[in-house]
Amino acid sequence: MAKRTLIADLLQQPEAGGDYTVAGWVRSTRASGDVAFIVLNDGSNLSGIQLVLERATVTNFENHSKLGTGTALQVSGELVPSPAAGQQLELRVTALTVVGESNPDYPLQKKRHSFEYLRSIAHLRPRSNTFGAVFRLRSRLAQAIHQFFSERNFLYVHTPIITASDCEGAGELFRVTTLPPNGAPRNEGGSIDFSHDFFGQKTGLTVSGQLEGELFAQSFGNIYTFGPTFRAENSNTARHASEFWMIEPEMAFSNLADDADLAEEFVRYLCSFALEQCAEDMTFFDQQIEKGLIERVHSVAQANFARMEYGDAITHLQKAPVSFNFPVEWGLDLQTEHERYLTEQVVGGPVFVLNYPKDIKAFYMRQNDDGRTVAAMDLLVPKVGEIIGGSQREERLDQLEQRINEMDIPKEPLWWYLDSRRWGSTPHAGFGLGFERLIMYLSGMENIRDVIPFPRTPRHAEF
RNA sequence: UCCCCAGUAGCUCAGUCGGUAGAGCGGGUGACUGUUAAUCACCAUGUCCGUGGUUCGAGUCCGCGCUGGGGAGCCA
Repeated sequence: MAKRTLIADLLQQPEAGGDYTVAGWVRSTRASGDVAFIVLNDGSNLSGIQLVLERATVTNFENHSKLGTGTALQVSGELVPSPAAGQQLELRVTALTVVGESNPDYPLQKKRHSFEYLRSIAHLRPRSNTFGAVFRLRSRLAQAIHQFFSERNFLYVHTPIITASDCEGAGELFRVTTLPPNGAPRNEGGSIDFSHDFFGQKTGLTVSGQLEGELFAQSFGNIYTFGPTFRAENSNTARHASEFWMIEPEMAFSNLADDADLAEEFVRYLCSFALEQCAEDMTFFDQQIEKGLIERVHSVAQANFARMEYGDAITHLQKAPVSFNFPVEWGLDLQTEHERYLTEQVVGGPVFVLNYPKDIKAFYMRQNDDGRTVAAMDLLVPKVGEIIGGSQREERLDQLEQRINEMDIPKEPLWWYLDSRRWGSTPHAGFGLGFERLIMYLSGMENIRDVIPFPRTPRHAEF
């Protein structure tokens, strides 16, 4: 097909003039006497471009002035200044080809639809304004994440998706098996004998790449993972999906303070990136999705993140002149309502809460000298609460084994993880960030199902 | 998994006291010399989520089920 110019690039032209070919899908058609206007969008930007069809210069004007929403078109014409308000430039069409027809059954009309309805047509919703903006932002952010770590010489490691370890206990595993649903080989006790399974053992989809990431940090220093993660939890909320993407950096020769420094730099970098590189889409979110979004993201990009000990956070909450639904007491985990109070009311901006009681945190977190806390951190931000969770890892073999025993975790499957503490063990730290939650935070979108192209949630794996 | 709410035209919704369905948008036809998810006129559109019940009569009341949404837990 003829070489086409992306509409986003076309509108970057410093001045009108010149002939161009563009191709995309019709968003709306407005006909008026001898002139018709078509808004054409090719996904490269939010606004698309206005095509002008004049009866005198376009063949088959009668039909072309009635093209329905969703029609795929390729058009050629001259880039001219627009005499009307609403756009600087427009394309005066000289040739038009209908590449793919549409019809009135097209489920996306030129009107506002509910997100629930659009979710039911996830194969078509990227052609809408909101989802076009969301998925452009998602793509740019993914690249920005790689850029951030690449600029700092972090090694990008692909940790396995199929795993035999459920060490973190981060959630229910999706089973991976080739055994027949009925008639799987059994042990004497009646349980399934996984030694006959494809991998010769019980396997599932990964719930985190962290443990493998730690191994690579012990070779390359600074590393990160960025890939899909799976949890078979029956969570029915706007913040959970069964399949989501996670970013997990890990740094050798580093402690909890270094970890928080990296997390702060990372979040501020991504906020600035979105504002600068996705300006048109961010303006759309600010106007249509969440009023004040740009100001909120801007303030985070500028802020120095506060740091607060868990114990101090508890004191703040106990002194709070509001009543919470959940109890506040040293030793209990913070609920969303507590997290939001801390970041929104106490601090008025992003805050790290540091050094949590060891009994509410994972086995691999480094035990502090006080004997009752571990070097864990959560980054809390206004509106959503926790956005990042991380820790300094326990690098001392004795303490790690002791904790594994205390928590009644099977040690044998972790032999390789423990080996990393046997030879050349180093203090190291890292964190995890859910990619979808980042997109929600930067776009103002409130449902995780609306920031991932084809969401997988309990009872849903369509498309 | 628990609690709450909802399901009516293609979409967004209204529907009073239980009396047999109605707006906008979208669609069709036409008008209009530059529109901005145009405007104006006319036209068409229904398994009222399913199922059982109460009733002379159910979109409306009740039971059960299904689906969706919100909140919580778990967490990222």
